[in-house]
Amino acid sequence: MEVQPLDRRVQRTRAALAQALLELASERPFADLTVRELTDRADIGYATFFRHYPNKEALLLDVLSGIVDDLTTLLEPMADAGRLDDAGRELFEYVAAHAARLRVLLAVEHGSAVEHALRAAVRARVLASGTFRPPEGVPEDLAAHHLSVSSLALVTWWLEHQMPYDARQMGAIYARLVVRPTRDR
Amino acid sequence: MEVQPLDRRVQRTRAALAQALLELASERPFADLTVRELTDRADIGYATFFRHYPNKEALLLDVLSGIVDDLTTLLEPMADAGRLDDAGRELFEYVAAHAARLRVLLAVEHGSAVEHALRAAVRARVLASGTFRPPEGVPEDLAAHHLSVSSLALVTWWLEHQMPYDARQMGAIYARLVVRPTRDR
Amino acid sequence: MEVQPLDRRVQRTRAALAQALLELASERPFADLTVRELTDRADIGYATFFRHYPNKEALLLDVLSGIVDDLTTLLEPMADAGRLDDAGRELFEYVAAHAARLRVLLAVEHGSAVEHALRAAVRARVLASGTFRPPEGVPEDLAAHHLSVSSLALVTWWLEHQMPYDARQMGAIYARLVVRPTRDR
Amino acid sequence: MEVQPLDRRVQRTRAALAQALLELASERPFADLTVRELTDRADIGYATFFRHYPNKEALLLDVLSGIVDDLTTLLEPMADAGRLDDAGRELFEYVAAHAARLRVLLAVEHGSAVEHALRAAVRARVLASGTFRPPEGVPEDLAAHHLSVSSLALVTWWLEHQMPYDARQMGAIYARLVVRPTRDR
DNA sequence: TCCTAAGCGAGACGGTACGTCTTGTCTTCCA
DNA sequence: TGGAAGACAAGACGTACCGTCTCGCTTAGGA
Repeated sequence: MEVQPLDRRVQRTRAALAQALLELASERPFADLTVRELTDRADIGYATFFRHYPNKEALLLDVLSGIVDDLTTLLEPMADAGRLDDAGRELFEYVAAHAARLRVLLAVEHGSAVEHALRAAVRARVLASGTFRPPEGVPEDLAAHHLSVSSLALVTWWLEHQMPYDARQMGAIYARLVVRPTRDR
Repeated sequence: MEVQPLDRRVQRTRAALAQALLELASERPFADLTVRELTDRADIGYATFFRHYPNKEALLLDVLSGIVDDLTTLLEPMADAGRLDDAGRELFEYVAAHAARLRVLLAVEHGSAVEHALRAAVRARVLASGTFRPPEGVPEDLAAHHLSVSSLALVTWWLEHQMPYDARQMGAIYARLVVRPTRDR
Repeated sequence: MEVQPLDRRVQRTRAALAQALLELASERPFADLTVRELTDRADIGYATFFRHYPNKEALLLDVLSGIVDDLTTLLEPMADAGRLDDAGRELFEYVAAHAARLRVLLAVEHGSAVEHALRAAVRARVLASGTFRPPEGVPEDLAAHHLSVSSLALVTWWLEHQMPYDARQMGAIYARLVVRPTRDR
Repeated sequence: MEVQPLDRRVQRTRAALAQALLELASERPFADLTVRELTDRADIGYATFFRHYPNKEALLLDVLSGIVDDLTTLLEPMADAGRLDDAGRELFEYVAAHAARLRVLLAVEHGSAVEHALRAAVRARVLASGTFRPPEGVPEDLAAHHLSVSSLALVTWWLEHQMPYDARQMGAIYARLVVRPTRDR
């Protein structure tokens, strides 16, 4: 809960680390990166890294946090009524706009902290929306789980295949494969 | 492709390692385990491990291989016609019968080698079945990806929540959420 | 060679550091102390330390300097004629009077900067006195070295053994073991 | 108390470390050396160092141990009867024969672990000899301390001044300055 | 029944990353 | 304007784990 603006140096240091992470993770699997590589690329001292993050996973989650917020916001309406195709299109437009960063983050060994955090956030948001009504006989919790996992799976597939369809098409597919089946009617 | 029967000692060693893996992975995340722990638990020499597997992931995949074959066989008919509820029920009955082992394997940090291998196998099988017909406008490859990811997600959810519904119910939910939407009609 | 009276704050800062050094060095070997500990104990800023001393050895030598002067003055007459026992007694009386501080300083891992500085000072003084006449066949430089080392060794032994004899007795022993053998007759 | 002959590899590794220590310590103060330098010079792995010694001081003491034994053996007769000049000459002949190694070891910041270990060993040996009789009024423990410190001081002085006198002369000086004064008559 | 090759336990080793610690510099902020 | 606060670079430390490598022992399983 850092409220007061951090020392400008601190911000610069963290920004450099975030940038280094994105660069390196787009070259090699995140799990392979070493703290030394990150600090060398960011041009900061090795020990300085640990003054900001306890380990590289913490850095990753920090870099992620903004994205997670955006994605959960975009996924929430999926639980809601009407305009499903529009909501789906908007989701994939957002993904396309942040493709570089998302590619890195979702490629982080499909699963692990990132996917887990994302899924939990999406699920919590969907369940909290109050408007999510899964079909008869399908438990709400299970439907939310399915929704979050499948949504990410589609996004990941799209990114990994160089976005072969446009956002509107993906929105329609998404509505058909994922969203509608989790809805009452 | 081991054809000639391996030395009995070799089999004993590998069995001990498999057992140690299952025990330890049910206590702590697989990623945290060390080769030393595995060999200590299996009561074999440290270096001996590397005479059998290049690393612990290889051991995991070996232990997995039977399961993977079974699961892909069970998931194949999902791409096929009729009796969807039956096929779904059979899938969850198999899962229930191998719950202990599957819990360990799927808990391996959702993703990683295991999930990747499983997904790839399922997808390959589904696509090779020749009977898989996704709905109009949904690419076959994407549908297969969605099918494999979602299937595993449901199985995982069920296991992690202590199987609160029976196999028949899960089969029905599965058919409704996952299988039917990926089919033409 | 600080001539003009230093800023009062500067003196306060240095006094606090000197005090912190004496306290900490009496608890743990000097070599183990860190600058951070000294500044914390002295309740001054970490960086402030380096505005006064380039490193902790410099602080030590500063704290020592008065003692070194006193000791060299007291040891000088050892090179001189008559009243050896008196001179010895006076040496040990001085040591007893400043036991606490000397204990700390001489305990600094027998050797190191402190002992070296002390020995050099004593030796220079003895050689400069002009009255030092070692026995036939014993080089003056070697005799002075022996005198300084042995003197400190006796003082150190006395302090470390809780001064089991009085200053007069020690003076006599000192004269017999150390001083007389380094003299002509 | 290693009785059974250590693995040949172990001996080779330790010998390489001992050699590296002697080389490096003759170039720069021991305290400045890093473990990395030692292992690089010895051409062994960094981590391997710690399989043999907990830190570089332990290595130093190990390298020392033989010397310590020799020196204490040579110093013991100083506490004993007649032929003092011969015993003294033998001591300095030994020192001359092992000058290179001793120079390194005694130069280790005059004091520290090395000097302390040496003094303690010499003292214990002298006191245990049973033939040591200091003069009236001089406590045995103090005399032994004085003997060990002064002996090392003379040896050190000799080595540091490029051995300007021969062993016979040093033996005589030694007897006069150090040994005889610590004896009854 | 022997003997020969393989599997194995033991453990030293090189290598690499980790997270911690300390030093001394430098900047910024405050009194 | 000078001292306190503390971020920072640099780099050593000792630990952990990995995968490789010998060295003997034992134990099949074929001669």
